[in-house]
Amino acid sequence: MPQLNGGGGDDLGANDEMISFKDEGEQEDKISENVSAERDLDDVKSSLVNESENNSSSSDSEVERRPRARQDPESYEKPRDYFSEALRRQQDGGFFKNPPYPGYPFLMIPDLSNPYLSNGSLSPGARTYLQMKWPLLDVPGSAGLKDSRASTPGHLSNKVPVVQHPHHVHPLTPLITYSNEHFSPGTPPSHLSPEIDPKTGIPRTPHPSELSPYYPLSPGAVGQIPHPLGWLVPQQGQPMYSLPPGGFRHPYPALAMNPSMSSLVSSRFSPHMVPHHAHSIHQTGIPHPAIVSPAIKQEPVQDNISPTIHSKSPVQVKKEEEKKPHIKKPLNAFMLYMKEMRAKVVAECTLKESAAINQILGRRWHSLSREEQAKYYELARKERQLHSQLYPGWSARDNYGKRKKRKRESKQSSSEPEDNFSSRNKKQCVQYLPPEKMCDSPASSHGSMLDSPATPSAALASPAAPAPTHSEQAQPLSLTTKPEGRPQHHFPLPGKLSAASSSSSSSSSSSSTSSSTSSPLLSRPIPFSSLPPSMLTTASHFHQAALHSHHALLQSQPLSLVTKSND
DNA sequence: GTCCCTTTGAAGCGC
DNA sequence: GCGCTTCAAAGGGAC
Repeated sequence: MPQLNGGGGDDLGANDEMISFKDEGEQEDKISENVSAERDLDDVKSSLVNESENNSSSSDSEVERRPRARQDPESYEKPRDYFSEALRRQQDGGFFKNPPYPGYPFLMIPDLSNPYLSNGSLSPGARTYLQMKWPLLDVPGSAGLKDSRASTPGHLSNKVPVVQHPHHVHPLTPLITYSNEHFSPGTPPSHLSPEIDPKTGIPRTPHPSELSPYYPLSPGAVGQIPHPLGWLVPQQGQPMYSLPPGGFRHPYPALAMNPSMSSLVSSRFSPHMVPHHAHSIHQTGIPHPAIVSPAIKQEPVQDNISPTIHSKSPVQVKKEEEKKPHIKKPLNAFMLYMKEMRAKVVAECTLKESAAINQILGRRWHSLSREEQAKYYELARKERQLHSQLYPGWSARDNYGKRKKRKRESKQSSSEPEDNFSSRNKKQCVQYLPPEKMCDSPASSHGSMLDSPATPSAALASPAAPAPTHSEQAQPLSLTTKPEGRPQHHFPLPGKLSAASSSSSSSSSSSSTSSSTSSPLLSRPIPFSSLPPSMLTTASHFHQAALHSHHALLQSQPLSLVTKSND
């Protein structure tokens, strides 16, 4: 869902924060949004299950869809109530003032009373937060909170067979992980699930070598680095995780002193990457989950580096690897959201193709409320902070060329005339979601977001933004036909976005070159922290009005559908 | 076995 | 400053 871009200027987008435009009316709106999101999923489900149904009659399906979508709003509202309650509490204390993210109960509900075992190991209770369910998830009551712990390790990622055990997977674990590639689907090997006895299913005291990747913490290291998530540090000032007997192998040893942080830094940390290898050790000496072992990541270049195979001596190889560790980029807000929600989407529908799931996630992302998105933006910002602190010299440029070399080459060719496109490059724009379904979303990704007149968010995102951008009018079908291999996104930087959106942006800047002009530009949140209260009030008023427009536009979606199908 | 697809966002580079 | 490119996650599908 796009954010307001109230012409705040570049600095507004710089902080990756958003204004909390929350008001009483938003609850209703959020419910509506989530019903819509639920509808999206239903659509996808039905469309995929019943393949023959596709495209028969967009208008008809649209008519059918709306009532169907409201069939069971309760199922979505329940968790939403929970979430709303958290939101309300959050607002009482100011936005992001308190440690908790309302949507991150694990941040608030660590068992601070007894988070540790006597030996310093993390007690099962302390891990509770890791396995708690995301409130947005359709958890039947709160029963799943602790039950899930017993059955599933909290660090299991969304690669877990979520379809089979969707409610046992903590969505936040993938949310804030630097790498969960270690999480094997299906029954994880015992060494990958150190917390649960594979036989008894009872949490067990992990072997130091097993535990350490998750919550090791050096007491001495605590506080050495300014905590980027200091606002999340428990009031007690007590580190959430103590140093395991084996010492640390935590990716962020100095920073993993609270649940959020620990989750943030540890869950992306793969046991595979547990610094058995020198190349997993950052130059600072701090192992980091973002440092990917070539053996794991299978990078094209380094993949062949193997002391046993290579003629080079292991020492040389080591040196080489130490020279160029692959430090992953910090995840952005959407990536964090994806990691969290993927499991849910996969669990809720039969979809398995990530491309399709990502489309859904993209739509859901836009349908998120600003507060919800704000969580992820904030989390992403913290992660970037953390990343930058751990790797001051690291640049995103460092990873250029380390991934998908071929693709890049083909991309170079893609800059040439289309005739030179390889068949593979031409294979694009697989429409995973039926056109009418795509439009169904309040603000679907890419195409729908920018092209669909039904994208209310785009129109309402900025007071100055004209309702339909030129691209919306000119390319109502861009979703189904993408001109280039990867035309989507290319969103301006936050600052640019704000500037662009504040001055009827999409008509001029974003549409000039790329057909993938997108109003996702408008989806950038306004850093709420940078706005004065008065502005917030004004923005809130606007937001309310915008929400009305939003709903109005939603009602008008069938029209846009007809238009699209006619095209 | 490798790459593509798909999503959004961040960062870097070139003009 | 703007536009474009690359990468981040994920996993089924295509080749």
